[in-house]
Amino acid sequence: MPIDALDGRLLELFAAEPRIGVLEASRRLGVARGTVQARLDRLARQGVIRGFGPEIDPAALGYAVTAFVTLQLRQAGGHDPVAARLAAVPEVIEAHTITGGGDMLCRVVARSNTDLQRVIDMIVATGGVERASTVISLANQIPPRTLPLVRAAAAHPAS
Amino acid sequence: MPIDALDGRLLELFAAEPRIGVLEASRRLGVARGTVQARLDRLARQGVIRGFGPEIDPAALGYAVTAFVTLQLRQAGGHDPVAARLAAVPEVIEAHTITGGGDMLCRVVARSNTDLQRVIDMIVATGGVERASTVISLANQIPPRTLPLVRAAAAHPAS
DNA sequence: GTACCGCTGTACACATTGTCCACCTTTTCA
DNA sequence: TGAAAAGGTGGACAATGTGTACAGCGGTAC
Repeated sequence: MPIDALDGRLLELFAAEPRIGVLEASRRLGVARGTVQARLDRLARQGVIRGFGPEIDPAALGYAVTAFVTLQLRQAGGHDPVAARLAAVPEVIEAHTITGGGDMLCRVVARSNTDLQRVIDMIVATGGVERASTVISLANQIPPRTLPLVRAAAAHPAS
Repeated sequence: MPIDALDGRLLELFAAEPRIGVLEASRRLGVARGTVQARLDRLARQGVIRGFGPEIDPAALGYAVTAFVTLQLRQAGGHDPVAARLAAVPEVIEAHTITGGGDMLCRVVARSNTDLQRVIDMIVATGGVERASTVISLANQIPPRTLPLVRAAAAHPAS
């Protein structure tokens, strides 16, 4: 059983107002400061909280275009070496190996549609990549979110 | 011109060690504390830093399976109402409208492959969704990252 | 040349952190 | 049934960091 209701409230509170600090959080939640500290430590130890790093918006950095690229790989060599080479392209924000027709799915960003062409060309030029098929994100209807999941996990005691 | 070299170092430092605080950051970077504070304020104002919320790992919450679902929608009604209904499903972590054969691309998580079936069923049952085609992530070869982008943006003065 | 902007270095009062402690309640287990 | 273990409470302490303000200084734009 990963998390309970108090963990859920704690995560929700810190997601809403990350700057508040342990003491203020304990006041808002109506528990002792030590409890909040212990919970945070545990959540971090369990890996539920991966960290408190700044969330950076690529769009604000000038990378306004997001696209998803499905790759077909040459069979020989496997996935890992290709992933390692893709990692050298800064615009490749994320990559998964996948089931289905494709072999890998990458999330990429670019400054513009013409810049996206450049990025895709770099990806296709990567050793081991056979071909790439791209879909462009027109709008981010649901921005990345994990809170609903936290609520579900907190409500739902065990699986 | 979004960010300069000092901004880049600042973001990199906070990404590596989010807990250090403004004073320690100013020591490490060899600049005045006020400068670090001013930079952070500006980056937040510009939207480059979206926030310092805790990064939550769905896998640690018991949601071990990640999948990408491409949706075909019924033409009538448009995307937004569908997105609003999808938002009610906690396991839908992200959604984009896209170019190409599909209409929307969703990132979803589930507790297991059988649980994924349940989630997909919920998505397909959503009003306006015609059909769904799913690919499962087998491995996350490149975890979500923005640092290389920050370096690129900092190095590369303007576009 | 002047005004503006950003960075520096410093100062102060205040709040928060990390860390300990003793005590209590609930759960676990022999 | 009884004892140990785990987790929460409320309090204390020193050390540190925060918010905020200030004057000075060097570039740059006009």
